[in-house]
Amino acid sequence: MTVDRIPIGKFSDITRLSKKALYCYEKKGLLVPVQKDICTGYRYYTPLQIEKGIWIKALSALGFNLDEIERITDQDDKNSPEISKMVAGRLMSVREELQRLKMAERILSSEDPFGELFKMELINWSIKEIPGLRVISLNGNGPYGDVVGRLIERLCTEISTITDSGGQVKVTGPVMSIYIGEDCDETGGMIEIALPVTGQVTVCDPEISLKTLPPVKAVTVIHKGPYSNLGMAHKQIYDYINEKGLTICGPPRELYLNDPADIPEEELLTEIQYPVEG
Amino acid sequence: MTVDRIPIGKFSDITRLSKKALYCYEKKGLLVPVQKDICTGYRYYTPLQIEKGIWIKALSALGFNLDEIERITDQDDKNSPEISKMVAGRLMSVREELQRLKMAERILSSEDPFGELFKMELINWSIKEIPGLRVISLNGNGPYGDVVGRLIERLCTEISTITDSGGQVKVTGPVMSIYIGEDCDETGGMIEIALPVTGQVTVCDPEISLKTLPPVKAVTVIHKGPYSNLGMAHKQIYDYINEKGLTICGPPRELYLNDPADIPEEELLTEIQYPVEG
DNA sequence: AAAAAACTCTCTCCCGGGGAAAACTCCAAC
DNA sequence: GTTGGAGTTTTCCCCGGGAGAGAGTTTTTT
Repeated sequence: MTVDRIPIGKFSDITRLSKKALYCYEKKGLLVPVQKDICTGYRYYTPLQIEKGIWIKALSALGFNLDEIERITDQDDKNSPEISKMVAGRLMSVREELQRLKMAERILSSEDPFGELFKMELINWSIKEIPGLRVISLNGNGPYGDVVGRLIERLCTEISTITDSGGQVKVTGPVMSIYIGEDCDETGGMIEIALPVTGQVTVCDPEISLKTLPPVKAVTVIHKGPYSNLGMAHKQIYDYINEKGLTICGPPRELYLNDPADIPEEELLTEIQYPVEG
Repeated sequence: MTVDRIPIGKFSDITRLSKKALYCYEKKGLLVPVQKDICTGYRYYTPLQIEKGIWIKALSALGFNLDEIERITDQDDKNSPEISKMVAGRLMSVREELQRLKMAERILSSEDPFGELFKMELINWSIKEIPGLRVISLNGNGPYGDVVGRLIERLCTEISTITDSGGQVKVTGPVMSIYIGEDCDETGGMIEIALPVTGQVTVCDPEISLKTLPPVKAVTVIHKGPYSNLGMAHKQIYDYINEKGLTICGPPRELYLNDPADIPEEELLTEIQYPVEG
């Protein structure tokens, strides 16, 4: 008495799977209509297939991909270790997604979403592998505002004399500073300014040395705005790292991505790197 | 002193946008490298483009699509009504996503995820437009277990006599029951059994009538398992509808998707429909 | 200066469908 | 029996990239 030959539209209504999805599942062999009219190509499903359809629908609502869904529906023993592993994996991804979305919700519902977004772009923190860098560098100590500028200037004059003298020397990255002092705070401390280079470098200035910074894994964040705000940014990153249970394993670095001579303060970009264990 | 001609790899490192994404943004005109070597095709970016890259990254982390991102980054006034509308829309979608993911998390982290999933498949509730249905129907009153079976049998014999008599009559859907009594509870009540038909139907049995059920909008859920569990399912749906603030505007229906004669109790599928206003 | 390493180019296929077009088929009513 | 409307078929392009191939370039080292 029940209908035994369900065309795709009705089947789609019942299972709430779109026709498109059904075509797709057929192509993958996941849910193949029992009968397909040879001349017209019409597909016909049976009531027995409804349950599988619902399984597919439910599992994909949980975020499994079609491959996983196939493995789950094929297996009778839903407690097999393979399936448990898949469930555990899915749970992890779902939790990560939740984190991300909660963050997004917080930002979107704040007074000034874009301000919030850019004030400190912690949302897009990430852990990068940073290769070893061959640099020329120079140490200094004092209040950052004063000392950094002077050191950078010295490095620049040095590098221009080197390049002028005809060697195959090249600058390969932006100027960076490294906070090597134990006692660095917002005001000042021991600092190293470095400039990545390649080629046969011969330094003249006796205080400038050629060295290779060790490769590290680091949490990196890009900061936009005047250098005077960097202190706040460091605090936030520091707290964030601790909160995440990571361990800092080296002095933090700053990369000055654009040039304060060309660009208004508000537009300055600085990449902050905190080496962490991993 | 900073590098002014950034090849794609370095640019990708800095902005944490993948090369693939960068190719894609270029094709869409969203972020086009300032320079492209005509013979080699190599792309070069400038430090000025880093900020835009970061905007794109941040906005897409919030879930905006590339089209929206383009509109946002093009517009200087981040408080324009257009942008506020986009933010509001995004916030809504994010909240919906959050709902879904929380549900998924609850299920995946439960003892028996798949049992939980299928015991009552409320996750996949949906609101359907149900067209008007021409049916033959029959009323009855009493404990469901008894009365439904008998009524269905009567309908079936009737329909077979009609079809046997040669008319162009066809059954176009599964048997359904409609709980028309005010006082329906788990045990029994006034009930109508209906069978969708087409063609020139002439009923013999005087208690059987030919009528058209009104088209409705309904919350629908598919239940798997013995009919004796349907009562619980109804309760849950009822609560769910009230929780969502919807208003029930007609008697609930059940569609018996497969045949208890063919199939073990545990596999029976029933679609429950609650008409709601909308 | 030559060789090696690292980088980049374009191309195609994949995910899981959504949307639309053009042609065909079915079915219910007249 | 005819016919109109609803249903179905295929094909193609879209999202926002990820993965990988094969060939060409640039950079770095020796």
